[in-house]
Amino acid sequence: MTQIPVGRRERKKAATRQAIADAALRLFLERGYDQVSIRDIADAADVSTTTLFKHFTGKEALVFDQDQENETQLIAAVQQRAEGQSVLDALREHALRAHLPIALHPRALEFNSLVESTPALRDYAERMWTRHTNSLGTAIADELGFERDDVACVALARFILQIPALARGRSDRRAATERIFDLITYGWKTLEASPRGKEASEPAPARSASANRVPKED
Amino acid sequence: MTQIPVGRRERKKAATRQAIADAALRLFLERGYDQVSIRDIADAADVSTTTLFKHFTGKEALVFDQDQENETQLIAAVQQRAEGQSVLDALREHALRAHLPIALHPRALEFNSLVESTPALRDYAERMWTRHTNSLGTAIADELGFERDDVACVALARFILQIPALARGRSDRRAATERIFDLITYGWKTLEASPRGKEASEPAPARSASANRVPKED
DNA sequence: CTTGAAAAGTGCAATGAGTCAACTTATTGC
DNA sequence: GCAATAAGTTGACTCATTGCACTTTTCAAG
Repeated sequence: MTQIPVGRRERKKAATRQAIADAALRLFLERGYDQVSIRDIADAADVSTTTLFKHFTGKEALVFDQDQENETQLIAAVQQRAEGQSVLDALREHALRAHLPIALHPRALEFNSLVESTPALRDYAERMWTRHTNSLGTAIADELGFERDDVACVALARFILQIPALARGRSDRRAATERIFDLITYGWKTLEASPRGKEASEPAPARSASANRVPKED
Repeated sequence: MTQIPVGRRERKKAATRQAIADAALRLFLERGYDQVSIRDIADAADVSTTTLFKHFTGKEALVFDQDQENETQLIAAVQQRAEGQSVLDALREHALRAHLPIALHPRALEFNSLVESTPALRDYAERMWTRHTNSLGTAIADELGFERDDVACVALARFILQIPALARGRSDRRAATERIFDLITYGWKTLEASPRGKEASEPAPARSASANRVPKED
């Protein structure tokens, strides 16, 4: 997770950064994103606005702190996948394991509704994911021996990174995620031919083909 | 194109709107997006900044005038497709017919480089497309008898709307577009099995390659 | 323990986007 | 012709974000 801050300097820096982020999140949840100004946050964290902007690139970035982690985890999921597991299945597993459970944490629920109810944050969250398109794309290409900038690999990466945005707001995120992965894996043609898979609360009924799926753990 | 302005009032309104858009584009191309302020544009169009904001929602919107057209054309391509043509093929054809040729127009070339070299405009253009996700998704669902909010239909719509962004900056946009459509239509599994782009040094790792590629007309 | 250079932080002013409220002017429908 | 209405204006305002000059803190080398 968060790295060990070695010197006092770095510790203090991390502390103020955290103080700012905490104050921001607290105020946003209390009053709503648009009803909180940068100055409010800076005051609450007892720093100047200039300092605030030395730690965060903009107002939206205050909400999404750990951006880099997601990318590294994603790449790792591709590169360090189990023997014989396809890249796509690895990513599917990663999505199901890493993102969905977190979204059920009570702390994350109010956070989610904040993001969903604020257009600026929705957009930012989306860009956060799509920003990783190229790195994920080349990671996939490298892994499979495609050209590094093969359009298909980049497109695949992009599609996968759209899943959070697409699953957001669905009643059953897991089913939605699975269904979209199926679409990506087997194509629209296959999916169109198979019976309607509603994203009900039940486990998906008849799915098209079934790959070497890894059994879910609890 | 632009509809018939009926009264004198509406004609004048359209005229000022056009004057603003023209001034904006001209200045942006001359000096670059960030080097032009709203005030500059308003002055050049001989209106006040408040008037400008009554016509356009923001600075980026000055560049992309005809937003609504794209959506209606897209929906129309789905609904009024030729007998027996699949929805996906109709969209493929629409993409190849409508967007690619335009992008070669000399007037559109400098416009494109403006957009590509300005992050704010790149982002805006992307959101412009993805904003149509739901309407295209439900149009597809309606057309095929799926549930209106079926995740797969929405995802399909979203993926297709990503194509402009993905093809942008490619040397051969047409080929890129076709390849991405193939990915969406037949799925990653099929595409992975068929060597299409140049392959690199390594052969693909252990992966059952039962390629059953569907023939496609060139 | 001193010192001096980075780093971290501050204060303040400026810019630029976007909004608001009160007002003027032109167009339209009757 | 006249009143309702929409377009446009003016100027002040908020807010995010940046730049600059300045002070404080930390660190490491002597």
